[in-house]
Amino acid sequence: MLTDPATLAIVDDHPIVLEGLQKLLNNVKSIQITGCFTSGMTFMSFLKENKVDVLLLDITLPDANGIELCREVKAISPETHVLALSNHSERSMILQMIQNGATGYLLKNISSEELVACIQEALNGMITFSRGAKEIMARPSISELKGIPQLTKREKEILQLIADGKTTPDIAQQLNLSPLTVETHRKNLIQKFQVRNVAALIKIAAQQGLL
Amino acid sequence: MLTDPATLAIVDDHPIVLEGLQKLLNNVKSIQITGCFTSGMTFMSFLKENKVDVLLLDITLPDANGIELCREVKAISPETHVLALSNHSERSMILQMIQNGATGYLLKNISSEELVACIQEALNGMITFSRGAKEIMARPSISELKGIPQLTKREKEILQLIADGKTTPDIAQQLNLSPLTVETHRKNLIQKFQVRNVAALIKIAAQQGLL
DNA sequence: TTATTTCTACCTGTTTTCAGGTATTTTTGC
DNA sequence: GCAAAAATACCTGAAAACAGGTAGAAATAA
Repeated sequence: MLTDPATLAIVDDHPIVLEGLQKLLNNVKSIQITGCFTSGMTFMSFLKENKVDVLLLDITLPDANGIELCREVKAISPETHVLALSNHSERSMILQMIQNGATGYLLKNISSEELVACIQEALNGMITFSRGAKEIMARPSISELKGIPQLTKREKEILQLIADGKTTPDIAQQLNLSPLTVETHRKNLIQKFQVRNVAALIKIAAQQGLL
Repeated sequence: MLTDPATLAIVDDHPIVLEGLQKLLNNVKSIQITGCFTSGMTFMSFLKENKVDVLLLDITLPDANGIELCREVKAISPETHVLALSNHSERSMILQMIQNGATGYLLKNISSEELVACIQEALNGMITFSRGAKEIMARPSISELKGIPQLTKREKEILQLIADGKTTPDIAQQLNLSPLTVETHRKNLIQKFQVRNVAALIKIAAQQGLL
């Protein structure tokens, strides 16, 4: 099959890494490196003028954080596949990147063959992880999962409404309850989650996937 | 290599699906089906007595929702790999399942060979997706990404503190600012996100991966 | 049928949040 | 250097949230 090679850009603040990746990927015919950048800003201005099929993004940058940069990239150019390239091996970080539009996550200890395979998979429109990242994703930390208080049906219901920005009077009316009752439930929620106010409550609930 | 076959359980409220999967997987020597259940409750009591290496979990159940069930399973038995099996093809749903401890997500249109391969990958301690799920994950909805207001450094900082349950006086003290200033930032955050109160603010921020 | 949990509702008083502004001083980008 | 953006700070008053209780009715499980 003869098609145009895919365009690839790299953002990494270590010039050594940049060179290494360049050398490595230059041998791959299906990929054409069209840009290397050491900061998020310079890449963003490049992206506005040029098509980029795949971006290898080191998420630890001096000027901006990788998560936001990833989102900005996808906002401007949804068809660009962002592959995070990082030493961060926390599951939550990987999840955040994916949540913010990354097509994959590669740990920096990745082998060159694996790297090419992952880029190829991204080009085919599939999410992809390096071996190490796959293993991390399969091992959720126990603390992430437990420690979720047992909520009653009513409490879950009210939690949702609170998260939607409804006030106590709103909720009371919607559920045909006394505002005082709603207040009680709200109080119980705060107590069960051991927090001071709804802000912290909603944060935990959201992070636990309850919303 | 001769090792004990891996134990596998299935939870699905459609008996037909249950039978189909059973028949399909009975031919696979490395896998032994040790239980089939049509409700979350019955499976949970089974799990307390028996080791389960892999659980195929239909996330649309009558009695409990799959997300919570998944978390409960992992809380009791972290070594059990939960593979969600579902028709739901929303990216957010897949993400939620992963966030809640699932080792993988399989769309129900999966082929039998792929199913076996995915189970194998889960047994090897790797996250795994069916082909369709991989494609969905690589295509974040634009609406998910954009529409995030531009926040200043200070606003981000204060947003974090609010999410941690800090009150305006707390934040003012911590940042050496007037409480009135903090109030202004708080107000601007609420306005930028177009919400009524912090509850809704934190929910959106969390869902956008800003926290 | 009990025991337990859940849901309901109430009270008081304090603190915090929110809505509606205005306005000066720094930073930052061009 | 200048314009724009960001950060700072202020004011008032109303609404909502929070702390710290108590307590009866209804549903559920043992």
